[in-house]
Amino acid sequence: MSQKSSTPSNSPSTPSEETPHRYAAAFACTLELAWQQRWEQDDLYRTHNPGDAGFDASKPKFYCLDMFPYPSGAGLHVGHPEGYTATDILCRYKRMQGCNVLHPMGWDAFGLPAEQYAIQTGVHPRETTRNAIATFKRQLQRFGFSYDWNREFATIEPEYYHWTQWIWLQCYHAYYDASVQRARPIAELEAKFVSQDVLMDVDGSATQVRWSAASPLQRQQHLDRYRLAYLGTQTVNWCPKLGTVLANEEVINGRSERGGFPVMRKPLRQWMFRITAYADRLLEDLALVQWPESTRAMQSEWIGRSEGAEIRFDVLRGASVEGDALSVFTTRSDTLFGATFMVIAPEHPLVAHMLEHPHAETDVAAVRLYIEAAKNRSDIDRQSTSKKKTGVFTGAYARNPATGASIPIWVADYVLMGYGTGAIMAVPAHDERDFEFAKDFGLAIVQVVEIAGLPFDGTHAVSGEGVAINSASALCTLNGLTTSAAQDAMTCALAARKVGAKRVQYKLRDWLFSRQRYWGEPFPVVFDADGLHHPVGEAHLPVLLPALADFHPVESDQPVPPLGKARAWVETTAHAAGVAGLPPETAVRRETNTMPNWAGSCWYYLRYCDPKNNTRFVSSEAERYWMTSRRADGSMHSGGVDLYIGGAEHAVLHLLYARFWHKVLFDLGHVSTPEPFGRLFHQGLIQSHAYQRPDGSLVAVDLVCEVDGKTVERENGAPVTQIIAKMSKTLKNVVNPDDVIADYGADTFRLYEMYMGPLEAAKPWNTRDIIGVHRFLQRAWRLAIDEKSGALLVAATEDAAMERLLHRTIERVGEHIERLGFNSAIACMIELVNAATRPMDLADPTQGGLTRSQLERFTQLLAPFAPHIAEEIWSRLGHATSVHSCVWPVFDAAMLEEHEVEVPVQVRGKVRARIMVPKTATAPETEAIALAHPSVCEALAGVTPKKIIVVAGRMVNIVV
RNA sequence: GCCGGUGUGGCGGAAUUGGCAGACGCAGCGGACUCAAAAUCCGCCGCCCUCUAAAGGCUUGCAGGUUCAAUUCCUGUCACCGGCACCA
Repeated sequence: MSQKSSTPSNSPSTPSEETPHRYAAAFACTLELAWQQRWEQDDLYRTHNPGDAGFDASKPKFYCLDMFPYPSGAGLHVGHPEGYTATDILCRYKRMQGCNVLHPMGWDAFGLPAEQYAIQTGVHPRETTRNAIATFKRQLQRFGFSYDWNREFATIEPEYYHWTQWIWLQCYHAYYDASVQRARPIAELEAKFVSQDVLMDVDGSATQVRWSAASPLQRQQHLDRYRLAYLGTQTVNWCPKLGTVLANEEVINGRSERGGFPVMRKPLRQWMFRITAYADRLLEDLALVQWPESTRAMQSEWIGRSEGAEIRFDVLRGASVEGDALSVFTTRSDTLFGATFMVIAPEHPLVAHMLEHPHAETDVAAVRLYIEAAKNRSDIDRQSTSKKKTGVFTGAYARNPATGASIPIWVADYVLMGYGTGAIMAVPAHDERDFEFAKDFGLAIVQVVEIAGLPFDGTHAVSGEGVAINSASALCTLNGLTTSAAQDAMTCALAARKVGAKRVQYKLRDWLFSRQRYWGEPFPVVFDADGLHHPVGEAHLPVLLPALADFHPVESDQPVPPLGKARAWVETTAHAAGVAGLPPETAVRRETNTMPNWAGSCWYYLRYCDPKNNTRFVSSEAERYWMTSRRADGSMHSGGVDLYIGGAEHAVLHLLYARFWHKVLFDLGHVSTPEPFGRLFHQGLIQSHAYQRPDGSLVAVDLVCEVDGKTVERENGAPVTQIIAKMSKTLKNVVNPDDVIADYGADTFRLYEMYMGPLEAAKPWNTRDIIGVHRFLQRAWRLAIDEKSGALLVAATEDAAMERLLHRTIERVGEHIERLGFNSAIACMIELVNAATRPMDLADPTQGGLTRSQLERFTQLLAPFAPHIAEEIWSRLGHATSVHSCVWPVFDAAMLEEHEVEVPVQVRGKVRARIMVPKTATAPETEAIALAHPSVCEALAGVTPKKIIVVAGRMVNIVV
């Protein structure tokens, strides 16, 4: 929406007959387009790789990456250019500082949104995606960003997803060796099984079946328990409306992140990633990277490491022990003596077992009713239910290994199957949830911890660390021990009897990687008649996504992948599919699931290093050059992209997935750094205005008008207040970048977004304010060019004060760019231009405010921010080569030295005088000058100062 | 509830290590130019008291503390934004 018409009072000046050379919108747009064309012709922003002609190995490298966009039909919004302008300024600056800069751009184009849009419009996603990319590219290029477009690619291109599939195969062929904490080829594990002739489990326990006697299916299923990319049966999030399963991360409050459709829990056989194997390293290595604290905290919470113990409770039938023990995870093993009952999740296998084999007290009907109700209640209901807890007694009892007491086992949905073992020991005295449950159902409550300052009075649970009480039995005695000592004692005692052990638990779960959708990367894997999976050989990649006229997902209770419709593609032979190890004519079926949207963005930053390589996903030489860097002291750090800028909405998903893939590639020797992104920065959300009624509801901007200086609803005159809100179609407050560029030019747009405030802060778009930076560019232009004649304005003589200010500006602008303080950098340049403009006598067009040399250096400062106008001025100064190939101007520190400095003098904390003292004045000299000042004498009124603090060259504070 | 972050004029914001709070921009006010308007240029512009001015007082969400000196450090507290949320 263009807001120009609504604010006519501050529209920019336009060229008139008198001033045909004025820098205004049309003028700016014309020169911007001309320079963009020229830069493209000259291939100005091409980045050379090691080994290329033109590569200069003596320069330091700087890899600066934007989160590549997901092109949508709606085109760019004002949030995109915010981060992109920031990186562009930094990259231009770094080039001028003499760095080899890698600054690429591409397209994240597979996935649900494009497919949903295609379904809505009935146009094939290949078409809608191609159009969206074309629109995005046109819009991005209009900003004059210095991307090396030679490196552009889209994740949907076979040349790209070839290697996405290849990386998936690396995971398929690898397992995590916990003993060395890294991934290794699964062939090594298989060889071990063969040589030992046994099926060995993760924890070292061997099963009865010998490898040589196991069926192929058994062998495969066993190996699948180790593969990093494996086929596993999991209870997954099935979204009937989207016709696909979703990762846990893509489900928010029981609804799909995309579209907000209900999601059901359903067991399915799916491709998974064993990301949980990397939980500890993903957590620990957060210490290596320079990332926002909030993002590290979010990742750490998502991984959710928690140390505790696993404790096994015997399930009793009458007086005897029955079946497998009921295992629980607890972080408070020291409270075992206070465990007066147990709770298991409705989905816990023990529930089904007890329904088949009821205990004497089991009310089968009641339990069945409860678990049915829990199953049918969607996750939304389950989470939105008020705090009131529900549950039923199973009729079974377990033996508390500490007290020996029989304690009842209840089933309740406040215990989640997805965390820990799906069962808990309930310690009502010291856990709020258990307490609530015990109160409601009349269960025993026993205090076993005494917490200083928190007496237990039976009205609520007391949680925290303290000293154990009421905790003594034949198993162990904890009384008097502090919480941590008691936990150690308890876990030792339990371990000695083999009924418990220390254990670490994570919230992170394995990553569900299959989607029942069309628009994604096919898996390079097929199934034979026995249901065994076989990988496609690397030489036969990519497995091309078949063209499919009808790509619609099937809305159903059972997953029906659309690729199943491509019969000729699905039903093939081992030979045709490129599967080794099977007779060539063996009939096989291709995997019809596709990879999720995240796949492409997990490694795109690596591909940019070497995007045209068709023999490797990236050459190791290019990868080593762009991804590794050293600290100032020469030591290696996490390495990776030097600066990665993008929205905080990707704090967990994309960034965690990419880190995981990167670590697998690192373990397998394909990349040389443990982390993909050394430094991460989130640009803040650009917000907009909206209006709010007294009841809190929001009103779109076009339904509001101003009456007597007050904002009211157009329809009924009811008062509304202006608030800051997200840009949204419904609020009619979305700003379209194309309109802003048409009104002011791209340079003004860039400058405005950078001048709005700190890059990381959320800030409201204010169309009214754009004029400020536009005027700055006009003044800068007028500093160099006469608006009437178009002649160059250059001062013949250099003003010493101006020269000093220029040096100071060079220093400060550089400092602010390094700190990503672009708003402050621009403010410094405005100050310089204002200072240079004021003394200028427009009546004498032959005299400018700056000398040629000063104008040149200022233009170089401006170039990263407003590349087009700077290039135009540079060209008019007579240069044949680009200002963007210049060396950043240097400042002379000696120029910044002032001979005299102004020092404030405070008496009783108030500034009473400002004195001029020589720069070199010592503290006693400064003090003497201060005390001699009449205002100071007056303020002192004859009182003798108690103390005088002098910070030489800074200030004087006289205490009385 | 827990975690992370942010509170500075009418508005967006600035302030190296604790050292002159409010740079710069918008809006507003006054002037020059103009037949007039726009644009441009010049000046003023935190709040209170005051006829005006001088002078004074107050001021970085709020209440304390440390310090010669606090937007900056510490304690408590409130508000807003973001994330997580029955995770045993």
